[in-house]
Amino acid sequence: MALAQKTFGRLSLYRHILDTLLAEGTRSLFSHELAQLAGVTAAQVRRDLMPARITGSPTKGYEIRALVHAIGGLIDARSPESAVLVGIGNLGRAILAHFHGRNPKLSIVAAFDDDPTKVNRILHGTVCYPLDDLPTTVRDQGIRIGIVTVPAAAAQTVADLLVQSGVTGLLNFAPVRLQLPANVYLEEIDFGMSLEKVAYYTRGRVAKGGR
Amino acid sequence: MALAQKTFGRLSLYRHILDTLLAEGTRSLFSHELAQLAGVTAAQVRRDLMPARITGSPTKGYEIRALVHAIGGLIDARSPESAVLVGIGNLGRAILAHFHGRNPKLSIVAAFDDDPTKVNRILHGTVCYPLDDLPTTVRDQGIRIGIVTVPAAAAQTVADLLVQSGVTGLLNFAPVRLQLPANVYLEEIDFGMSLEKVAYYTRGRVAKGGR
DNA sequence: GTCACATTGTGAATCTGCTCACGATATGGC
DNA sequence: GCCATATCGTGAGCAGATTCACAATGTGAC
Repeated sequence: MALAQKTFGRLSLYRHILDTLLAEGTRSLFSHELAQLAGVTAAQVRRDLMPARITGSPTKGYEIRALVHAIGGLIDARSPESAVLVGIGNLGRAILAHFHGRNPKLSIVAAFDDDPTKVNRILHGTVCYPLDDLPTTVRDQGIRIGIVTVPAAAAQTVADLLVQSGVTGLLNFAPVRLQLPANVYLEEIDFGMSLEKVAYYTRGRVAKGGR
Repeated sequence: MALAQKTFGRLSLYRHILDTLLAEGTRSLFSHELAQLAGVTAAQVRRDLMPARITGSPTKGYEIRALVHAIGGLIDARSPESAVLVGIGNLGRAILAHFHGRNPKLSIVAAFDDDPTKVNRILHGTVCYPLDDLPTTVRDQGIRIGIVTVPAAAAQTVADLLVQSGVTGLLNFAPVRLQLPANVYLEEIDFGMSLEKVAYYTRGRVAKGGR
């Protein structure tokens, strides 16, 4: 029933690529073209699209508009969803800016910080509140998604607060492994690990003429 | 010979957790304890540690200091490595702050931007230069790792510039799929996709009493 | 010194996801 | 209208990663 995480990630990527192509005026493409743009194989693309139950033509490929719509049907919510962000530092601001006005189905509706100088204003279209207001805001608006961009030391406390307030999905940027109840979905992004990975797999590669 | 990407990611995570434990004064632990903290199974931990050729005791578990050292031997470079960052926006600044003084073996040594008001100063210990200086700096210092935090529209151009200057590993934060020669290692972090993923897997979860 | 015990290290089985390869199919050329 | 062609949709096979399960091991209790 539910999509595998890897499949989901690729579908989201395909849609993003297809949106860009649509904006450029392209109307249709073949599986191998999308594959090339996404960095996967053509067979992978076709397999990923199976649950979308969309069908392409051997001579024209897939109609992009239909494809985007079908992918949306698989991965989007029926009704718009809201998220909150906690931690209005550089990273928090970058994320607010990034998402502002980007996706009407999924938006950040409030930001929180315990620093009084950072709150009670609007940043990139998002209202900023003191941290104390978090529980009531989240509860009253029935918000289910939280984004954690506070320093490592505060992350577990903030995550607990979010979960107690009713959040069941978290996106954590703090470099700590959060311990959460099993009913909460957790996605972690760790810059440090990513950079170490790049460093590791970069070693031994040859610049220029390598293949 | 080379570690699988998934194994690498977990080893990096284990080390981070173990570093934290060491700082708290813990000296040894069992595979199931590390597993719990990392969110994986005990068998997974033991299997991941096989290439480290470290051996634990049935009664004491693993000696943490030795473990950290052994993992370092697997994933760290022999000599210190340097990276450069391009795009001094909120995200770029957040990343500079994040890495400043964190890892002596892997540091960001220069940042670039094409906005003249952002350069010729030091930010979180990193010197900021105009974009025009990038090729010579990267070439002269033999830098192999680049971090891209520019807007989507500029990302491909910046990536090409980095690769031409000799970089063979990229960490890309811009929401575009970069097209690069096969000899360049590419790691992409896409906030939009991550948030969509959280939203998707959060749906249908029940707050509170769930298990 | 011996026993009981909990944990380690790892071969084997399992599971998940990816690729292969091929019959089915839609279209343009003649 | 029919043929040649390139791509689609998907069952089957394959590869890589995870879990299982158990013999080997080291230590503390007595």
